[in-house]
Amino acid sequence: MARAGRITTAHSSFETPIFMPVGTQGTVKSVHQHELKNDIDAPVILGNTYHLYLRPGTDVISEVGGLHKFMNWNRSILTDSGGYQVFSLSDNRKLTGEGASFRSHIDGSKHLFTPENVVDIQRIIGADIIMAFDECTPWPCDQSYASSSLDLTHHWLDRGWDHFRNSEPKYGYSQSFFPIVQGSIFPELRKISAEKIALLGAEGNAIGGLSVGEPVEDMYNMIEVVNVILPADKPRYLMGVGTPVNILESIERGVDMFDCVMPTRNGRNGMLFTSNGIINIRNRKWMKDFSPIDEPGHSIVDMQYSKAYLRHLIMAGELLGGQIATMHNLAFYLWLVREAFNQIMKDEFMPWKAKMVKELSMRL
RNA sequence: GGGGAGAUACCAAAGUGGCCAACUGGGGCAGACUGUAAAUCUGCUGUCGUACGACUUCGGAGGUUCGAAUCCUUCUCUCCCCA
Repeated sequence: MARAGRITTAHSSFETPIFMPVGTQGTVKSVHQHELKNDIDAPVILGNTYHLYLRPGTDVISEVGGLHKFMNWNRSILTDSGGYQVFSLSDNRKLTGEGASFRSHIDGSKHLFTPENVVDIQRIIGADIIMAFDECTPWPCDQSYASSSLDLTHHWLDRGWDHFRNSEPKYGYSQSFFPIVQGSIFPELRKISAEKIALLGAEGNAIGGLSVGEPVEDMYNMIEVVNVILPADKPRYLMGVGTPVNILESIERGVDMFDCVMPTRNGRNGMLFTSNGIINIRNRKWMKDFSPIDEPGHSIVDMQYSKAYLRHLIMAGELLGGQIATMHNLAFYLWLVREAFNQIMKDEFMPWKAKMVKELSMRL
């Protein structure tokens, strides 16, 4: 069931449901922190442990006093643990009881991530929310693989959780630790995982291993299975999701936090999400459409530039094109979750959502 | 006036007797993208057809050959060098 809430960290306080732009390498690609704050008004963004550990490295981030200072971002940061890279860079890694040994995609050098040192790295980064080190299970996978993968993730979770509680923040403000439910698309496994995680009493809980290629219905089913178990008084974070429709469907099922590369990456590739539907701005039909990118518009770019101009920029490979598209998409995503909050507060979420889902999936 | 090089699809450019409806790049058209190795990747791009395929193409005209973008004749045009 859809809920509205509030999360407060050392760096910001914000209402949920919330969408968190992905800023893997200490930047939300193509937008300034200034725009992220003043135009898009994102209260929290992501960083990535794997990428920041490899480059610029923990010595740099440690010396400057954390990622907030390094990138000049004084709102919240959540760091992914590198569990997703265990999945997406799987050709370069090996999983052991100890952790994940892997080769850098940058220079081939060998490294080992353990549930403990991944917490340490996130302490150094200074993330407001630290994610547990997990294996993001690939899809498809059979139940026996999913089961042993889950055992590994749980084993890592126990160690990471212990280490988190026995270590101190480096910069004088508190950090939270979110465990991650896995179990692929098997309800029994998801249940086991959610029950284990509910018992930890963490400040928030995440659902991982979804939107990796499985049918959306499976994803929604898993969310339902898990959310009856995860504590109702703690935020629930669905990792890596998703399309605007995915987000509304998940909010309906009791999810509070989201992140996804879609608004940024797809935006750079010419895909715009609007309240009227999805636009591929590269399509010829926009060539002479001089109407605003999106009316009424949730970002300053929406009313200031036309579809035809944005199409021209993207077609010409101009950097400003990716920038405008990203700003539009992020502002739209943030508007969407803000509006979801408003509708929940008015107790009108369900009819609003039904109407939105219809429009959001249109191809314009 | 003399000498030389060349004309290939939207553009550039390979191909110099059959494996050519024609390499490759660009451009164009469309698609993909879900805790970012992505401002990336994929497909199509003569006509008709879903496809097997059929048909018309390599400056124009004619010829040689079983077979020509490729060889010959001729015409037109372009570029370079010397005067």
